[in-house]
Amino acid sequence: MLSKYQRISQDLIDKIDKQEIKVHSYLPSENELMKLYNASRDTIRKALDILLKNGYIQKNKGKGSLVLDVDKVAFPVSGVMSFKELAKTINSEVVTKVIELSLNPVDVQMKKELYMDSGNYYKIRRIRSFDGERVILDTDYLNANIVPNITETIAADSLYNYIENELGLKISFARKEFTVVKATEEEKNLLDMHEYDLLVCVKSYTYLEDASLFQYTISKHRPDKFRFVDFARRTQL
Amino acid sequence: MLSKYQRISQDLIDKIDKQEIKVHSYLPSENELMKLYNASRDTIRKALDILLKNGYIQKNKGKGSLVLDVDKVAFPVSGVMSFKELAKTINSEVVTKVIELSLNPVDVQMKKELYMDSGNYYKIRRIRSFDGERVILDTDYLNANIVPNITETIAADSLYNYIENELGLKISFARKEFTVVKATEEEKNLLDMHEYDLLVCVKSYTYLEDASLFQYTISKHRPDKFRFVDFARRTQL
DNA sequence: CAGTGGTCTAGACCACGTT
DNA sequence: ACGTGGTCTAGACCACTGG
Repeated sequence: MLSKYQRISQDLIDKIDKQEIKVHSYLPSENELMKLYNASRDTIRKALDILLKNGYIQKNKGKGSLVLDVDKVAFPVSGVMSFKELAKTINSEVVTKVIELSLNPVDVQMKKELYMDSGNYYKIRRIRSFDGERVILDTDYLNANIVPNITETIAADSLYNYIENELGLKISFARKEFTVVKATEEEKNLLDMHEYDLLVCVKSYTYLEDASLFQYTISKHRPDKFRFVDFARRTQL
Repeated sequence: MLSKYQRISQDLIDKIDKQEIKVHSYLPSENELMKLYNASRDTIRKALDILLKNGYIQKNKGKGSLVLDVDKVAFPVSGVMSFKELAKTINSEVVTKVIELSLNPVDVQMKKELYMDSGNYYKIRRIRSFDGERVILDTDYLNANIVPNITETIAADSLYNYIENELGLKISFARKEFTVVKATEEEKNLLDMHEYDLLVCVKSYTYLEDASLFQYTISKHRPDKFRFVDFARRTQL
């Protein structure tokens, strides 16, 4: 059950995506939206905040909310999204191959990365292929106390789907770091590197709603297949 | 003049940064904060929203607002920030050298990139050096109708400072795209590339409050000197 | 001047977690 | 049972934009 302001924002986003509301035009004013959706001003403003945060509109005092030209292809790459969710937004055939799935007792490194005291962690390595070319190598470390019973089928399908829908856990936020590193010999063998010898390295730490860290991922991308798009507002922190 | 909720959020962030409020502890409840700051619940919630967006806290129903361990070094890299603002957060000597500053009439490409119909645009090329090594090449295109009278002194100092403080314009949001590209021969000569032949390419489009596009920038970084950190919340868009 | 979004208040009910 | 954050309402005043 979505809340009222979420339903309103969803409705507005749908209308913008379907171009029922045109880019470069102004949305109905907050007053009009109150009547249209039978909601209070605050609820309308919460709905508009979602559009604002996601780059759909830009508000102007005294004028209104201008609909921006969202680059739909580029957009979903931002935020916390699983590989499978991303893949849907791309028009190529995507294949995942699991090359390692092991359950290990905590060691010094995982104590540090996952803040685990005891128990086991899963290590999963997966190769992602686009149109037959092996271009991404993902290495996942998961706290097995939080995410138990991972099978190769789950790993090949979607970890996020398993975590959110099967286990009922809520993924909340992630920290990511992007750097460029030299490929190791092993990586050169696992991926179709052609003439490249660098890899774009995305390290991410993913957290649940209660702020517990459950996943640490190193995702390495062949440079020519890497693209990340960001929408950022200037903040006065 | 900052608004009340901005002052409250600023005060809370200061206290977290100074560790007067400890990481992994809970903030006072919204009810208590209302009394502490003599504000309504809504105002408190707006203040907490800023902390939430920036990864300072994580809220839990029935429990409270948990203070997260913000990676202070990494953080400021996200968002819309000028090079000079970023440089302050780094502990190395940073030098900017302007190698081109020209005013040109609009041509086909800039019509497309900056959506300009008429008038002139500035082209600025700058080399950024860290500790004596030339590692970044920035190429800026600015709408001269919006940002006039750019001098070499301004370009060498801070464009954003000139735009916001001298011209009084409000920078609002930006779209950025990260890719990796091959370095051209010219780029290899302008930068200290060592053995590298790839560059991390960050294209950004920067907009003012009225959603007018005024700047298009291509920033190319030597791979080993590139690092981008992102904090993202999972959204149900 | 009227209309817009920005801020702030006071009150209400709910779902949730802890006790 | 109680306190927490999540949602929603109704009303108020302000600063800004436009005619």
